[in-house]
Amino acid sequence: MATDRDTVLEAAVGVLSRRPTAHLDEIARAAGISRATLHRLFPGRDALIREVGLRGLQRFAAALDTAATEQGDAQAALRRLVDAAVPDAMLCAFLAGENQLYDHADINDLWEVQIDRLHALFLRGQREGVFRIELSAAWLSEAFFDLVAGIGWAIQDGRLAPRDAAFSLAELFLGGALRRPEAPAPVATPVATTPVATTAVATTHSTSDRKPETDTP
Amino acid sequence: MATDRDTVLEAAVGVLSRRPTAHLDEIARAAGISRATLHRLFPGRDALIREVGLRGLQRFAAALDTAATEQGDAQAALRRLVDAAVPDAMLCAFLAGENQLYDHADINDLWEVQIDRLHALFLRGQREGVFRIELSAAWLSEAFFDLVAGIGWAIQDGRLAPRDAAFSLAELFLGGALRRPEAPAPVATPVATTPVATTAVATTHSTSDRKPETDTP
DNA sequence: TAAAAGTGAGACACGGATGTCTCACTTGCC
DNA sequence: GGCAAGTGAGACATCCGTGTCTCACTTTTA
Repeated sequence: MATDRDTVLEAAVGVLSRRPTAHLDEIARAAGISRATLHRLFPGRDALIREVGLRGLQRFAAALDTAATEQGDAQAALRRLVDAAVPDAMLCAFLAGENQLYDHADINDLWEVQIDRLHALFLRGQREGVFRIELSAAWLSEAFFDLVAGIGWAIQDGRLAPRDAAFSLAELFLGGALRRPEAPAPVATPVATTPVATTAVATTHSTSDRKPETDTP
Repeated sequence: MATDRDTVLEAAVGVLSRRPTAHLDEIARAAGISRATLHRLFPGRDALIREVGLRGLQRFAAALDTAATEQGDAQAALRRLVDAAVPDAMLCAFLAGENQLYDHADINDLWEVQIDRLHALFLRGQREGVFRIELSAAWLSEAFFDLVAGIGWAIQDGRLAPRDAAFSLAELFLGGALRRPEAPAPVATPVATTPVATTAVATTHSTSDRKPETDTP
């Protein structure tokens, strides 16, 4: 049992990230304390949720800080961010599921600041020719955060080994976000090192090949 | 106003995908009907949520069907799936935020069936040499669904143009998931077509470079 | 026109989670 | 040992969302 506020918050994240509507009894039980003690530590449910959200945002802000995302090569910066953010992926998963649930203006402001920092990183990377410009920086930001949250969910549900998390996130995301010097047309280039049974279906041309006409940078 | 069950469900998705704890008043208002009529159409909140979830799973299953994911080249199959799933991205966003909230066994079963189909597609693609084997099929499935959900959120919040959705999803995901014939070492290869101010930070080697030692296929 | 069906607004009771309190118990300190 | 502090368990009261009902009004249909 831990009457520590931090330890209780940690336990609360574990419960709330997978079930945001969990009752206080459940959270207290997960923390190994009674509901009375939980109420002694946090004035109420609202305050608890708020502190969990605040903690998540602070951690993500700290990850952006330690990654120094505004310095150096954008790809290296993003890799540093992956390493810094993955340990708090569960917190990000909570934020992703709860980001619209806040009435508190300060939380929303802090949230937007972090998203803006992420956006700035991608915009800089696009300007420097590191990230693809066909994908908007806004979408890259959204997708990156969603994948961090996905890492958190996958780890929590045992579908992904924690040791593989940073690699899986960085490889998948960077593979799609990085501008590739060779192969400027990535569409419809099947690899086919193994014989592929091309049946009758593979003929219709997908609308996902179409590039958007307007873009930001 | 629409007393149509389908139209009301549509409106409910719009509200619930961004705020799963929305009250019935809010859902009714979003649908343009009164709470009384909402109760006449659906026995209760539980039934409404259940029907929304069922609708989402059925739509996703239909997307897998129309994409014929078990036929033809895996990459083409995934592109077809993108095209088929993107119109229902908001429904997927709801499912992503609510997938652990169901007590109903049939919903959970249906959910697992679809995830298994997705998993099978990636496994097949890996066997055929189309998808990267360094990323587990489970992670690819998770990431794909999370990105579909992210598409839904981004569109709903106006951060992504609906016309760009399919392209953005396909390019980002396939870029990271496809096995690339050339460039077998994707790490630490900065492009640098524009002069990059490499300051003091870019030295430490990221743990996200490390490949996992154990993998499935 | 008149009957029938459907809808919206409001009132009301119920249930469950929350918030608050008390009290017995344990732990740590003098 | 005795005191102080902290905790757990339980018993309440309260609040809020939900479910149900009624009634007036509108729209449709015969």
